[in-house]
Amino acid sequence: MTQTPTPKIPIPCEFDDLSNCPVRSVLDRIGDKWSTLLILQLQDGPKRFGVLRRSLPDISQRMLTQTLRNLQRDGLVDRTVFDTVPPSVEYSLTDMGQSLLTPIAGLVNWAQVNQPSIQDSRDSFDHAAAQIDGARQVRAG
Amino acid sequence: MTQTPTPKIPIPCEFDDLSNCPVRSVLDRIGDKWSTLLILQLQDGPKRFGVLRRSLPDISQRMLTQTLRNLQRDGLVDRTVFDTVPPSVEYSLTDMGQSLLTPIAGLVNWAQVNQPSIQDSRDSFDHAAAQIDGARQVRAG
DNA sequence: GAGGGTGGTTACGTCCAGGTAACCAAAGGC
DNA sequence: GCCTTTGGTTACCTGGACGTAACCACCCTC
Repeated sequence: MTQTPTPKIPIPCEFDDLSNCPVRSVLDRIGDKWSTLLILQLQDGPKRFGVLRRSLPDISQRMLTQTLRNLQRDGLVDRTVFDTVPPSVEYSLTDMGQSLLTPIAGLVNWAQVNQPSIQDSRDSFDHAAAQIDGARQVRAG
Repeated sequence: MTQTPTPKIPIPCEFDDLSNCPVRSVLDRIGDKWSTLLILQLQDGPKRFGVLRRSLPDISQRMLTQTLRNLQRDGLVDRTVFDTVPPSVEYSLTDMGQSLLTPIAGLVNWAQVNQPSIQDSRDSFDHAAAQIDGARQVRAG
């Protein structure tokens, strides 16, 4: 009943070289603060630097530049400079970037479906922890 | 041709409260150093603390405890204490934890498929950057 | 009574992701 | 001459993730 319905995932890297594990490098990008949000912002077409900045009011200019550079370096995002004045720059997903949308969608969907359960679990865990902590206070006092 | 084949992913959170965005909380867990590896270690059955530690030689005891606690708090992992002596503790995936294997598998698979392209892209990006940097050195010198 | 094997916790130090703010060039408006 | 807008870069600082090492209780064996 609680048997895994998923085919076994091979452990993606040897542990003696987890520093250059390919899966880790992807997870690191997915896991950083802004990459995923930027990829989602670009999913329906190219956007200019300023538009992205205004779409994500909390991102600093520095992090926007840096995150876009990393995505470009990984080949997930294209950067096009238009020779206007002042110069305008457009960012868009590459084909590989587009293809990353599928697994991201799986994750986003899972997160949205399970978010209530996770929240419940956290609440009851914290509640139980507080109980135990209270008991310890009593014993110590 | 380069049109997105994926149905549009709704932006998963409002940006005025990205601190308690459900998707972010999942990505933070996925993105941390050990959670994913532990989930993969547990995919084919319960394992004891010591077994997990020996499976991941690079993890410190502190991080193993901490990561397992977080996974337990989120309801992804069950912790069972056996009243033997010395006490032994077994960790296993909950049903929700099992269900997370599917999106993780998507990501792992994507990473493995695209890893060569990413590496190529990084190499040529870094090569180009070195070129530009070299040119700047010449101008400055 | 010293040492080993359970599964932890705690104090402490380090390192880096990320935020803040100042600065840049070029051209246009006034 | 000064301010604005474009898309950056740079120096500096902080918070938190993570690692290291010591310590704990428990009971066993030797």
